[in-house]
Amino acid sequence: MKSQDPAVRDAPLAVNELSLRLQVIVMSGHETIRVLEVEVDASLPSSVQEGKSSEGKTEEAGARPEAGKQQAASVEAPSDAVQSLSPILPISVSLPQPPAATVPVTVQACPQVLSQENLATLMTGMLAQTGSLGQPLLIPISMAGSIGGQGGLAVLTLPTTNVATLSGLAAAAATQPANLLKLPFAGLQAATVLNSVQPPLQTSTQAVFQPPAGSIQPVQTALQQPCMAGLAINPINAASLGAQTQFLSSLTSSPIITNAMSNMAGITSQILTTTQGQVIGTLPLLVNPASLAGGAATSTLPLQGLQVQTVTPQLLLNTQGQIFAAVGNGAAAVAASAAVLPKPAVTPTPSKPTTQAPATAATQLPVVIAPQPSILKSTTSPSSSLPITCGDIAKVGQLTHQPASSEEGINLEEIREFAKNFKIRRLSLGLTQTQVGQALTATEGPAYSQSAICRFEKLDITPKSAQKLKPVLEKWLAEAEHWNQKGQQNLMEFVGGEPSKKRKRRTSFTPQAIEVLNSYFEKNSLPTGQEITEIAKELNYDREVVRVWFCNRRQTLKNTSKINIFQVQ
Amino acid sequence: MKSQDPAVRDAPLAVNELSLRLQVIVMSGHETIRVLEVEVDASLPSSVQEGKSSEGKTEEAGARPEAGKQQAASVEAPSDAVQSLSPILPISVSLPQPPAATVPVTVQACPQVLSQENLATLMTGMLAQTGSLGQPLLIPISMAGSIGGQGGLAVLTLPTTNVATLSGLAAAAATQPANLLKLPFAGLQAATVLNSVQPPLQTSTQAVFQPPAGSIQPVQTALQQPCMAGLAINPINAASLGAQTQFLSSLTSSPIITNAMSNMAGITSQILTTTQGQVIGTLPLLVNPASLAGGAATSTLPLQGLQVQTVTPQLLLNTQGQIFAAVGNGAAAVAASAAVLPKPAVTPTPSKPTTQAPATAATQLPVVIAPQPSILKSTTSPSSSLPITCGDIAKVGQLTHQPASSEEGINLEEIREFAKNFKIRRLSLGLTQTQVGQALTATEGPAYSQSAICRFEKLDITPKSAQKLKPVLEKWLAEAEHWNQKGQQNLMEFVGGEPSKKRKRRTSFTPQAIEVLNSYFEKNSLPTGQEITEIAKELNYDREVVRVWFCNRRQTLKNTSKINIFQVQ
DNA sequence: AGCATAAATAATAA
DNA sequence: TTATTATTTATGCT
Repeated sequence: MKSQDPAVRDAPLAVNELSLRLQVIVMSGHETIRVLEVEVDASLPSSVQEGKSSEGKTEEAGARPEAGKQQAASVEAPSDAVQSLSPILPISVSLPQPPAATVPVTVQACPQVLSQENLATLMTGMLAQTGSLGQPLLIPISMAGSIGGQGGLAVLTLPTTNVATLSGLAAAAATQPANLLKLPFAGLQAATVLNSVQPPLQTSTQAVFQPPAGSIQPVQTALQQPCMAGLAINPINAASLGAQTQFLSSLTSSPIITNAMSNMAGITSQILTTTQGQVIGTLPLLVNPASLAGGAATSTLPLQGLQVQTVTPQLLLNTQGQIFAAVGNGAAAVAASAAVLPKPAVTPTPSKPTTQAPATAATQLPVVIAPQPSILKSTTSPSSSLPITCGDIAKVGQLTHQPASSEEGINLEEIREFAKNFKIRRLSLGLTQTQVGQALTATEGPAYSQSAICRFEKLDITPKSAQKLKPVLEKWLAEAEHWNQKGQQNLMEFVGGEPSKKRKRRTSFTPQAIEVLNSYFEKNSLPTGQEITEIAKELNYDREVVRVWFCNRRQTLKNTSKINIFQVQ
Repeated sequence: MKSQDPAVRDAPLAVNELSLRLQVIVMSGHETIRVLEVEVDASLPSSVQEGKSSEGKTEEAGARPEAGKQQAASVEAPSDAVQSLSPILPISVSLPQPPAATVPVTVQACPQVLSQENLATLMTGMLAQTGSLGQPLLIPISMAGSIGGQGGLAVLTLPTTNVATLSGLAAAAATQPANLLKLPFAGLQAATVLNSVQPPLQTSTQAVFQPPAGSIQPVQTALQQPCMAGLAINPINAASLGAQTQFLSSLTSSPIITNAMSNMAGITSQILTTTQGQVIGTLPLLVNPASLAGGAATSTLPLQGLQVQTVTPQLLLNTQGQIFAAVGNGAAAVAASAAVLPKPAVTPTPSKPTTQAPATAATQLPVVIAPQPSILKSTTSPSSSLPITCGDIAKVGQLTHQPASSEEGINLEEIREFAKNFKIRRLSLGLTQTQVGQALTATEGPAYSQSAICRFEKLDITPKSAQKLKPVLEKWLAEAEHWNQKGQQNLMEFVGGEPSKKRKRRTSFTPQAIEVLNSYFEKNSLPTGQEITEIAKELNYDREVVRVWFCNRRQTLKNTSKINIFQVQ
């Protein structure tokens, strides 16, 4: 990692690129919800188009809240070197409207210098949300933005949080007319030299949501308005420090997002242009408010946030470099809202490239911006980051976990940062979770599957587990980066590893074996050690494996029997 | 407990009551989402009003599935004594429209006589569902209703799962005047004698859901219509027998349930009458097909069947006796199935006595009616119940297990009854599972968490566990009731308990501690008592815990080493 | 993204 | 000390 920075910094950047095309991927959990492509013009507002949207799956009811976990989405964008880009670009993010809920959106600008092969994308927040009957779900949208100077990458993450929490925000937002998120990015001059270590210029632009004319307010004046209050980002050679500046601002949007969307015309998107023509602009998500059945749709809904990531020019060049926006939203909430949409307004504007999807708009809900702990460190090492977080926790402060980081002796904050960093670094190396998982499985033994990596990055694991995983990942990643310096080839060789250890690989019994085991079980659910040994021999499985099988089988029987036994008819 | 029954039975019942006010509590998980108050008129359709709604909490994203747990919701409605009520009342329930999803609703009429201090409500089904962005969530709504004669209490349970889903409902409900589910109850004659032992009459009605003509249809004609088709309930002295007839039919509704509802007229319901006056009619649920965002709503939705159970009057009288309607559905399964239905044909036909399987006609899904052990005994004592269960298992037969009652010397039937009774009594005391759990944790030690209570009530535990839990709960409950008699204050005081005991809570070692322990283990796997004490002190863990750790560690080593010894790999 | 269940491991019982 | 159980984790699939 270390070496990367310098390189990047030194890399000459082409400035004054005019247009950049960004692909914004909005994710919900692991699903890609939508891909937008944004054309950005350095000086002009860009238009946003929706690329494609893939639907999320719906899930289950468990309704079991279980608090406290965060999810991060990971992206696997292969990267290619990006050459020069304009340093700072104005970006506008339009907020889609959540139909039924407000989605917290976090916008983060990550000033990261990506290595040549990089294209990094980040995901940040997640949130689950729930709505209650009585009220429309409010999914607060929060934006946290950090922007870095130099060939930084701007990442806009729109993590959503719990709806509940946010509700307050939403409400507030609703009231406010000018809802909008203005991103500070706008106004950044291309002039800013990429390489220079000079501090980044900052200009703030506005990302405004305009409410649709109709129902609710009004106006596209937003564009007019310069900035929200103030997200000004001063990019500074964060790269050198490995620090990032974060900026957060939360805004509230007017309630009806939908409307806003429909009035797409009014929406401005900000663009980033890179030499490579990479721009990431956030677009508003389109959510269709679901029309309620039978009723006048009175409900308002949520909406979602996008994440826009600005990548440093270098990054932009990457063939692979994709920018993602991750939108976290509670599935349910989102879905709910989506379902409803009555009339989608699509606001696509000019789009260029590939896919696009229409925009659907209309939402009533509040847009909340939640502050986020978004510091991206370039290095894993602690400290060094300059979290010039402009944390402001918007209305819904709850979301943020600024929580004290440690719990049970585990530095959660540290883990969070590492997880975030890990992803960035992994992506920088152009490695997929699968590759990492396979390599680690080889060197560290099972328990490092792709799933595990995914879960770690999303922090969809317990702190304890994360704590255990962290050093392993850290070490491995450092090695991988080391080899990478010696060339891609070396990296790839490194990735194709060795032995394994640790947790025993989960055994997969053949159907036949299970049949045999079951027949033995029926005869005797508690075989003696001798019997176990024989059975193991017969089936050619490890004795311990067979022993455990019986243990688990007994357990399962007990668990299931409970059900059958009581279930009366 | 014992004494209650008789008392109840003998209790004079007021018949022909004209109005009944029901409190409907919709829960999602453990949260009360909304409380509706329904006014019922014996002869006329009742109107439903929304009482109050409490919002659910939102939760978190944990997203950790953790398979296999079920949730039960409990309601904490304080109760008041309800005196006489008309035996059978028409009840109309309005279904809120789920905006984006269909919500399974279970409506149950419980003819229960509540003790003075009671007002019980129950929760039954649960289901979880999730919606994805692209698609609207489909939450099947099912209704099960049981109605009882005498001063019964009608309990409408709307188990909902995710709150998100419900939002729609609420909204819908609020807005729509007409939509509603009219329960078949209408038309029941008060005339039916409650107490009589005469065999139940049966009539079958049809519950048909008509799909709305248009995509959305309209109308509030629903109200106009008196009743759905026809659930006639003939209460009969089922009580004496303790038998219930269940009827299930599933219907599919057109996509827009709302509409469907509006076209209530067309819907037919089937009715079953029993001597005992048990009738179970299934109703079609109204589901709103969520309109897909941006699209014409093409989807149809699922629907659900209702179950109506009629309870005999006597039962109703039990102070403790509560009638439950449980809607069993595999959460997922139900939901899924529901989602599918194109156009349901309902084919109910008349059924005769006891068991019947309702006709569910066209459903693709399984509407499952879970058989229930619905005999409520007033006493905890075993036997005496006459489960004239008319179990018919609709499509989804899997659910029912009609298990023999005893196993391993454990009287399952007894436990089932107790579990049911426990819930009723708990609710009568106005206590939540959480309160009970906390109180027990205090007095009995861990192992009596809210979850444990929930599982016990749901009998989602092994018979063995239930057997162990039963006496504890029984004793505790008796005490609680004792204190309650002396006033709520006393009860609440009682609930705020003492010490704890029981199984030691599983220790969770920190990674650091494990590291230390392992290092000691490597040096000496069999430390002396002195050493153990020192290690325990150093790590600040209980000495016993450390000792056990070494025991287990040695064991583990042995087990694993055996493997190597015997097997390959 | 969930589920079914293999594996790991704390607590107990014998 | 050994055998089991009770819980918790998390893997392998789909």
